[in-house]
Amino acid sequence: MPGSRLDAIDRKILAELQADGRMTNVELARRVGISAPPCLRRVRTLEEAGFIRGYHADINTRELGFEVQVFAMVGLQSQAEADLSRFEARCRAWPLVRECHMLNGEVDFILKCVAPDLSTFQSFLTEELTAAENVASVKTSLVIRCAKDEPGVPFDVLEARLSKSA
Amino acid sequence: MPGSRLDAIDRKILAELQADGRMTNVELARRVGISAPPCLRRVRTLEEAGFIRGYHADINTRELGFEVQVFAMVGLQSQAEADLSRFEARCRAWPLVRECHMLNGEVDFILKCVAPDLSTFQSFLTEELTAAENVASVKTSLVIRCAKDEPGVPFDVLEARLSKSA
DNA sequence: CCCTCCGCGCAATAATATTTCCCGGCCGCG
DNA sequence: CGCGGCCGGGAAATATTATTGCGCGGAGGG
Repeated sequence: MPGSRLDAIDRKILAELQADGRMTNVELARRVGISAPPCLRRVRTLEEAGFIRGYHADINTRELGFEVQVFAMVGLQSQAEADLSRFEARCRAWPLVRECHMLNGEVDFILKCVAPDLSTFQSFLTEELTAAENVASVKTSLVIRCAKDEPGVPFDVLEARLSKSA
Repeated sequence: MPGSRLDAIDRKILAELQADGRMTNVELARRVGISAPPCLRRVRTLEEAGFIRGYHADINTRELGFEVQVFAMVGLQSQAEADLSRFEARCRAWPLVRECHMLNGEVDFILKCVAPDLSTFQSFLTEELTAAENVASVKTSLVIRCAKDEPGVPFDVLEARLSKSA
Protein backbone atom coordinates (compact mmCIF):
# COMPACT_ATOMS: atom_id res chain seq x y z
CA MET A 1 0.00 0.00 0.00
CA PRO A 2 1.36 3.44 -0.86
CA GLY A 3 2.17 5.54 2.15
CA SER A 4 3.09 2.55 4.28
CA ARG A 5 6.80 3.36 3.96
CA LEU A 6 5.92 6.29 6.15
CA ASP A 7 5.56 5.80 9.86
CA ALA A 8 3.16 7.64 12.11
CA ILE A 9 5.64 10.43 12.76
CA ASP A 10 6.16 11.06 9.06
CA ARG A 11 2.44 11.28 8.49
CA LYS A 12 2.07 13.67 11.40
CA ILE A 13 4.83 15.82 9.92
CA LEU A 14 3.03 15.94 6.58
CA ALA A 15 -0.25 16.77 8.23
CA GLU A 16 1.27 19.58 10.27
CA LEU A 17 3.14 21.08 7.34
CA GLN A 18 0.03 20.89 5.20
CA ALA A 19 -1.82 22.86 7.84
CA ASP A 20 1.00 25.38 8.36
CA GLY A 21 3.83 25.34 5.88
CA ARG A 22 5.87 27.98 7.70
CA MET A 23 5.94 26.21 11.03
CA THR A 24 9.43 26.27 12.48
CA ASN A 25 11.25 23.01 12.73
CA VAL A 26 11.44 23.15 16.52
CA GLU A 27 7.72 23.69 16.77
CA LEU A 28 7.13 20.88 14.31
CA ALA A 29 9.43 18.60 16.29
CA ARG A 30 7.61 19.47 19.50
CA ARG A 31 4.24 18.63 17.94
CA VAL A 32 5.29 15.29 16.51
CA GLY A 33 7.12 14.30 19.67
CA ILE A 34 10.76 14.06 18.61
CA SER A 35 13.71 16.43 18.85
CA ALA A 36 14.56 18.98 16.20
CA PRO A 37 17.45 17.36 14.30
CA PRO A 38 15.79 14.05 13.40
CA CYS A 39 12.65 16.01 12.62
CA LEU A 40 14.49 18.16 10.11
CA ARG A 41 16.11 15.07 8.63
CA ARG A 42 12.70 13.51 8.13
CA VAL A 43 11.39 16.65 6.46
CA ARG A 44 14.32 16.71 4.06
CA THR A 45 13.78 13.05 3.26
CA LEU A 46 10.09 13.61 2.63
CA GLU A 47 10.92 16.50 0.33
CA GLU A 48 13.47 14.52 -1.65
CA ALA A 49 11.18 11.52 -1.88
CA GLY A 50 8.52 13.71 -3.44
CA PHE A 51 5.94 13.46 -0.70
CA ILE A 52 6.34 17.19 -0.22
CA ARG A 53 6.23 18.89 -3.59
CA GLY A 54 6.81 22.38 -2.27
CA TYR A 55 5.54 25.16 -0.06
CA HIS A 56 3.27 27.94 -1.22
CA ALA A 57 1.64 30.99 0.27
CA ASP A 58 -2.12 30.88 -0.16
CA ILE A 59 -2.86 34.22 -1.81
CA ASN A 60 -6.31 35.77 -1.76
CA THR A 61 -6.96 35.75 -5.48
CA ARG A 62 -10.10 37.87 -5.28
CA GLU A 63 -8.44 40.61 -3.23
CA LEU A 64 -5.77 40.90 -5.88
CA GLY A 65 -8.31 41.73 -8.54
CA PHE A 66 -9.17 38.34 -9.97
CA GLU A 67 -12.83 38.41 -9.20
CA VAL A 68 -13.93 35.89 -11.77
CA GLN A 69 -13.49 32.15 -11.42
CA VAL A 70 -14.76 29.81 -14.07
CA PHE A 71 -14.88 26.10 -14.67
CA ALA A 72 -14.63 25.24 -18.35
CA MET A 73 -15.60 21.82 -19.68
CA VAL A 74 -13.79 21.16 -22.92
CA GLY A 75 -14.44 18.53 -25.57
CA LEU A 76 -11.89 17.81 -28.27
CA GLN A 77 -12.34 16.53 -31.81
CA SER A 78 -9.49 14.07 -31.58
CA GLN A 79 -8.54 12.13 -28.49
CA ALA A 80 -5.34 10.77 -29.98
CA GLU A 81 -2.53 11.01 -27.49
CA ALA A 82 -0.58 13.55 -29.56
CA ASP A 83 -3.62 15.82 -29.72
CA LEU A 84 -4.33 15.46 -26.01
CA SER A 85 -0.75 16.40 -25.21
CA ARG A 86 -0.86 19.39 -27.50
CA PHE A 87 -3.96 20.69 -25.78
CA GLU A 88 -2.43 20.16 -22.36
CA ALA A 89 0.65 22.09 -23.41
CA ARG A 90 -1.56 24.98 -24.50
CA CYS A 91 -3.31 24.96 -21.14
CA ARG A 92 0.00 25.11 -19.33
CA ALA A 93 0.91 28.15 -21.42
CA TRP A 94 -2.32 30.05 -20.69
CA PRO A 95 -1.87 31.98 -17.45
CA LEU A 96 -5.61 32.30 -16.88
CA VAL A 97 -5.90 28.53 -16.76
CA ARG A 98 -4.79 27.46 -13.29
CA GLU A 99 -5.80 23.80 -13.44
CA CYS A 100 -6.26 21.36 -16.28
CA HIS A 101 -7.56 17.86 -15.63
CA MET A 102 -8.29 15.18 -18.18
CA LEU A 103 -11.52 13.36 -17.42
CA ASN A 104 -13.43 10.30 -18.45
CA GLY A 105 -17.03 10.65 -19.59
CA GLU A 106 -18.52 12.92 -22.20
CA VAL A 107 -16.17 15.81 -21.48
CA ASP A 108 -12.45 15.49 -22.18
CA PHE A 109 -11.03 18.21 -19.93
CA ILE A 110 -12.06 20.43 -17.09
CA LEU A 111 -10.22 23.70 -16.61
CA LYS A 112 -10.28 26.01 -13.65
CA CYS A 113 -9.73 29.56 -14.84
CA VAL A 114 -9.38 32.96 -13.19
CA ALA A 115 -9.74 36.42 -14.67
CA PRO A 116 -9.87 40.03 -13.48
CA ASP A 117 -13.34 40.53 -14.94
CA LEU A 118 -15.90 38.93 -17.19
CA SER A 119 -14.81 40.68 -20.35
CA THR A 120 -11.25 39.50 -19.92
CA PHE A 121 -12.48 35.98 -19.51
CA GLN A 122 -14.80 36.22 -22.48
CA SER A 123 -11.97 37.46 -24.66
CA PHE A 124 -9.90 34.52 -23.56
CA LEU A 125 -12.80 32.15 -24.11
CA THR A 126 -13.66 33.28 -27.62
CA GLU A 127 -10.25 34.23 -28.96
CA GLU A 128 -8.08 31.62 -27.29
CA LEU A 129 -9.83 28.61 -25.85
CA THR A 130 -12.72 28.06 -28.25
CA ALA A 131 -10.54 29.09 -31.16
CA ALA A 132 -7.78 26.67 -30.28
CA GLU A 133 -6.93 23.84 -32.59
CA ASN A 134 -8.83 20.60 -32.02
CA VAL A 135 -11.31 22.14 -29.56
CA ALA A 136 -14.79 20.90 -30.40
CA SER A 137 -16.91 22.26 -27.57
CA VAL A 138 -16.58 24.42 -24.49
CA LYS A 139 -19.12 24.81 -21.74
CA THR A 140 -18.37 27.27 -18.97
CA SER A 141 -19.81 27.83 -15.52
CA LEU A 142 -19.12 30.85 -13.37
CA VAL A 143 -18.27 30.24 -9.74
CA ILE A 144 -20.89 32.04 -7.70
CA ARG A 145 -19.27 31.34 -4.38
CA CYS A 146 -16.84 28.92 -2.80
CA ALA A 147 -17.91 26.91 0.21
CA LYS A 148 -14.74 24.86 0.64
CA ASP A 149 -11.30 25.02 -0.88
CA GLU A 150 -8.81 22.82 0.94
CA PRO A 151 -6.59 21.11 -1.58
CA GLY A 152 -4.50 18.41 -0.02
CA VAL A 153 -4.78 15.18 1.82
CA PRO A 154 -7.48 14.30 4.36
CA PHE A 155 -5.12 12.87 6.93
CA ASP A 156 -7.93 11.83 9.23
CA VAL A 157 -9.20 9.47 6.53
CA LEU A 158 -5.68 8.17 5.97
CA GLU A 159 -5.12 7.38 9.63
CA ALA A 160 -8.50 5.69 9.89
CA ARG A 161 -7.64 3.43 6.95
CA LEU A 162 -4.26 2.49 8.35
CA SER A 163 -5.60 1.63 11.77
CA LYS A 164 -8.31 -0.55 10.25
CA SER A 165 -5.86 -2.53 8.10
CA ALA A 166 -3.51 -3.05 11.07
CA MET B 1 -9.37 48.76 -8.48
CA PRO B 2 -8.60 46.00 -5.99
CA GLY B 3 -4.92 45.38 -5.51
CA SER B 4 -3.97 48.97 -6.17
CA ARG B 5 -3.33 49.56 -2.45
CA LEU B 6 -0.36 47.32 -3.00
CA ASP B 7 2.77 48.73 -4.53
CA ALA B 8 5.12 46.88 -6.83
CA ILE B 9 7.18 45.55 -3.92
CA ASP B 10 4.12 44.11 -2.18
CA ARG B 11 3.10 42.32 -5.34
CA LYS B 12 6.59 40.98 -5.79
CA ILE B 13 6.52 39.69 -2.23
CA LEU B 14 3.24 37.91 -2.86
CA ALA B 15 4.54 36.42 -6.09
CA GLU B 16 7.71 35.15 -4.44
CA LEU B 17 5.91 33.68 -1.46
CA GLN B 18 3.39 32.01 -3.73
CA ALA B 19 6.26 30.39 -5.59
CA ASP B 20 8.14 29.41 -2.44
CA GLY B 21 6.34 29.78 0.85
CA ARG B 22 9.33 28.76 2.96
CA MET B 23 11.70 31.34 1.55
CA THR B 24 13.62 33.03 4.35
CA ASN B 25 12.88 36.64 4.99
CA VAL B 26 16.41 37.73 4.11
CA GLU B 27 16.24 35.95 0.77
CA LEU B 28 12.82 37.45 0.11
CA ALA B 29 14.10 40.91 1.00
CA ARG B 30 17.05 40.46 -1.31
CA ARG B 31 14.80 39.42 -4.20
CA VAL B 32 12.39 42.29 -3.84
CA GLY B 33 15.17 44.81 -3.37
CA ILE B 34 14.69 46.07 0.19
CA SER B 35 16.26 45.21 3.51
CA ALA B 36 14.96 42.53 5.82
CA PRO B 37 13.09 44.47 8.51
CA PRO B 38 10.75 46.47 6.26
CA CYS B 39 10.29 43.34 4.22
CA LEU B 40 9.11 41.43 7.25
CA ARG B 41 6.83 44.31 8.18
CA ARG B 42 5.26 44.17 4.75
CA VAL B 43 4.74 40.44 4.98
CA ARG B 44 3.04 40.78 8.36
CA THR B 45 0.84 43.54 7.01
CA LEU B 46 -0.11 41.45 3.99
CA GLU B 47 -0.96 38.55 6.28
CA GLU B 48 -3.11 40.65 8.57
CA ALA B 49 -4.84 42.35 5.66
CA GLY B 50 -5.84 38.94 4.34
CA PHE B 51 -3.85 39.00 1.13
CA ILE B 52 -1.94 36.03 2.46
CA ARG B 53 -4.37 33.49 3.83
CA GLY B 54 -1.74 31.04 5.02
CA TYR B 55 1.12 28.80 4.06
CA HIS B 56 0.75 25.15 3.16
CA ALA B 57 2.99 22.31 2.16
CA ASP B 58 1.96 20.86 -1.18
CA ILE B 59 1.61 17.16 -0.39
CA ASN B 60 1.68 14.50 -3.07
CA THR B 61 -1.82 13.15 -2.63
CA ARG B 62 -1.36 10.16 -4.90
CA GLU B 63 1.81 9.00 -3.17
CA LEU B 64 -0.05 8.99 0.10
CA GLY B 65 -2.56 6.51 -1.21
CA PHE B 66 -5.31 8.71 -2.58
CA GLU B 67 -5.18 7.49 -6.12
CA VAL B 68 -8.67 8.54 -7.14
CA GLN B 69 -9.69 12.10 -7.94
CA VAL B 70 -13.20 12.87 -9.05
CA PHE B 71 -15.17 15.90 -10.08
CA ALA B 72 -18.79 15.67 -9.07
CA MET B 73 -21.48 17.89 -10.59
CA VAL B 74 -24.38 18.20 -8.20
CA GLY B 75 -27.89 19.48 -8.83
CA LEU B 76 -30.22 20.27 -5.94
CA GLN B 77 -33.99 20.16 -5.71
CA SER B 78 -34.28 23.47 -3.92
CA GLN B 79 -32.03 26.45 -4.51
CA ALA B 80 -33.39 28.40 -1.57
CA GLU B 81 -30.57 29.99 0.36
CA ALA B 82 -31.17 27.91 3.46
CA ASP B 83 -30.97 24.71 1.43
CA LEU B 84 -27.83 25.84 -0.38
CA SER B 85 -26.15 26.62 2.92
CA ARG B 86 -27.15 23.28 4.36
CA PHE B 87 -25.59 21.47 1.43
CA GLU B 88 -22.42 23.53 1.70
CA ALA B 89 -22.15 22.69 5.37
CA ARG B 90 -22.40 19.01 4.54
CA CYS B 91 -19.62 19.35 1.98
CA ARG B 92 -17.38 21.01 4.52
CA ALA B 93 -17.97 18.06 6.84
CA TRP B 94 -17.11 15.39 4.24
CA PRO B 95 -13.37 14.84 4.33
CA LEU B 96 -13.33 13.30 0.85
CA VAL B 97 -14.69 16.55 -0.57
CA ARG B 98 -11.77 18.95 -0.88
CA GLU B 99 -13.45 21.72 -2.84
CA CYS B 100 -17.04 22.84 -3.17
CA HIS B 101 -17.97 25.62 -5.57
CA MET B 102 -21.43 26.92 -6.31
CA LEU B 103 -21.95 27.53 -10.01
CA ASN B 104 -24.35 29.19 -12.36
CA GLY B 105 -25.86 27.18 -15.20
CA GLU B 106 -27.61 23.86 -15.16
CA VAL B 107 -25.48 22.42 -12.38
CA ASP B 108 -25.62 23.90 -8.88
CA PHE B 109 -22.32 22.71 -7.41
CA ILE B 110 -19.07 21.22 -8.50
CA LEU B 111 -17.08 19.20 -5.99
CA LYS B 112 -13.52 18.03 -6.20
CA CYS B 113 -13.17 14.76 -4.31
CA VAL B 114 -10.33 12.41 -3.46
CA ALA B 115 -10.43 8.78 -2.33
CA PRO B 116 -7.98 5.95 -1.72
CA ASP B 117 -9.69 3.76 -4.32
CA LEU B 118 -12.76 3.53 -6.49
CA SER B 119 -14.79 1.46 -4.06
CA THR B 120 -14.27 3.97 -1.30
CA PHE B 121 -15.44 6.72 -3.58
CA GLN B 122 -18.42 4.74 -4.77
CA SER B 123 -19.48 4.07 -1.21
CA PHE B 124 -19.26 7.77 -0.51
CA LEU B 125 -21.13 8.58 -3.70
CA THR B 126 -24.04 6.22 -3.16
CA GLU B 127 -24.35 6.27 0.60
CA GLU B 128 -23.48 9.88 1.34
CA LEU B 129 -23.59 12.30 -1.53
CA THR B 130 -26.44 10.97 -3.65
CA ALA B 131 -28.34 10.03 -0.54
CA ALA B 132 -28.02 13.46 1.02
CA GLU B 133 -31.07 15.57 1.61
CA ASN B 134 -32.07 17.87 -1.26
CA VAL B 135 -29.66 16.31 -3.76
CA ALA B 136 -31.45 15.83 -7.08
CA SER B 137 -28.69 14.67 -9.41
CA VAL B 138 -25.01 13.82 -9.33
CA LYS B 139 -22.77 13.34 -12.33
CA THR B 140 -19.20 12.28 -11.68
CA SER B 141 -16.08 12.27 -13.83
CA LEU B 142 -12.87 10.51 -12.91
CA VAL B 143 -9.66 12.44 -13.35
CA ILE B 144 -7.53 10.48 -15.78
CA ARG B 145 -4.51 12.70 -15.44
CA CYS B 146 -3.60 16.20 -14.40
CA ALA B 147 -1.78 18.47 -16.83
CA LYS B 148 -1.65 21.57 -14.68
CA ASP B 149 -2.40 22.30 -11.05
CA GLU B 150 -1.19 25.69 -9.95
CA PRO B 151 -3.79 27.29 -7.75
CA GLY B 152 -3.05 30.92 -7.10
CA VAL B 153 -2.64 34.18 -8.85
CA PRO B 154 -1.07 34.68 -12.29
CA PHE B 155 1.10 37.60 -11.29
CA ASP B 156 2.35 38.13 -14.81
CA VAL B 157 -1.21 38.92 -15.89
CA LEU B 158 -1.65 41.22 -12.92
CA GLU B 159 1.49 43.21 -13.70
CA ALA B 160 0.53 43.49 -17.35
CA ARG B 161 -2.85 44.93 -16.41
CA LEU B 162 -1.41 47.45 -14.00
CA SER B 163 1.20 48.70 -16.45
CA LYS B 164 -1.46 49.14 -19.13
CA SER B 165 -3.77 51.16 -16.90
CA ALA B 166 -0.90 53.38 -15.75
C1' DC C 1 25.94 -13.42 22.33
C1' DC C 2 28.09 -9.98 19.54
C1' DC C 3 28.08 -7.06 15.74
C1' DT C 4 26.21 -3.82 12.55
C1' DC C 5 23.06 -0.48 11.22
C1' DC C 6 19.80 2.91 11.76
C1' DG C 7 17.57 6.54 14.11
C1' DC C 8 17.44 9.41 18.12
C1' DG C 9 19.10 13.01 21.22
C1' DC C 10 22.68 16.30 22.87
C1' DA C 11 25.69 20.09 22.30
C1' DA C 12 28.00 23.53 19.58
C1' DT C 13 27.99 26.55 15.68
C1' DA C 14 26.13 29.18 11.97
C1' DA C 15 22.28 31.39 10.04
C1' DT C 16 18.10 33.67 10.55
C1' DA C 17 14.27 36.23 12.59
C1' DT C 18 12.83 39.91 15.30
C1' DT C 19 13.16 43.96 17.95
C1' DT C 20 14.89 48.55 18.74
C1' DC C 21 16.50 52.78 17.41
C1' DC C 22 17.55 56.33 14.18
C1' DC C 23 17.48 58.72 9.79
C1' DG C 24 15.55 61.01 5.67
C1' DG C 25 11.66 62.15 2.58
C1' DC C 26 6.78 63.64 2.25
C1' DC C 27 2.80 66.07 3.12
C1' DG C 28 -0.52 69.28 5.65
C1' DC C 29 -0.79 73.05 8.54
C1' DG C 30 0.52 77.08 10.73
C1' DC D 1 8.32 79.22 3.91
C1' DG D 2 9.12 76.54 8.05
C1' DC D 3 7.58 73.27 11.23
C1' DG D 4 6.02 68.76 12.99
C1' DG D 5 3.99 64.52 12.51
C1' DC D 6 4.23 60.35 9.73
C1' DC D 7 5.65 56.57 7.22
C1' DG D 8 9.01 53.63 5.16
C1' DG D 9 13.74 52.24 5.14
C1' DG D 10 18.46 50.97 7.12
C1' DA D 11 21.88 49.47 10.94
C1' DA D 12 22.85 47.13 15.05
C1' DA D 13 21.74 44.19 18.92
C1' DT D 14 19.31 40.32 20.66
C1' DA D 15 16.63 36.14 20.59
C1' DT D 16 15.31 32.33 18.04
C1' DT D 17 16.13 28.90 14.85
C1' DA D 18 18.55 25.81 11.56
C1' DT D 19 22.28 22.86 10.95
C1' DT D 20 26.18 19.89 11.77
C1' DG D 21 28.96 16.38 14.25
C1' DC D 22 29.10 12.98 17.57
C1' DG D 23 27.88 9.43 20.97
C1' DC D 24 24.24 6.39 22.60
C1' DG D 25 20.90 2.59 22.45
C1' DG D 26 17.65 -0.60 20.40
C1' DA D 27 16.36 -3.96 16.42
C1' DG D 28 17.71 -7.45 13.32
C1' DG D 29 21.11 -10.81 11.53
C1' DG D 30 24.96 -13.73 11.92
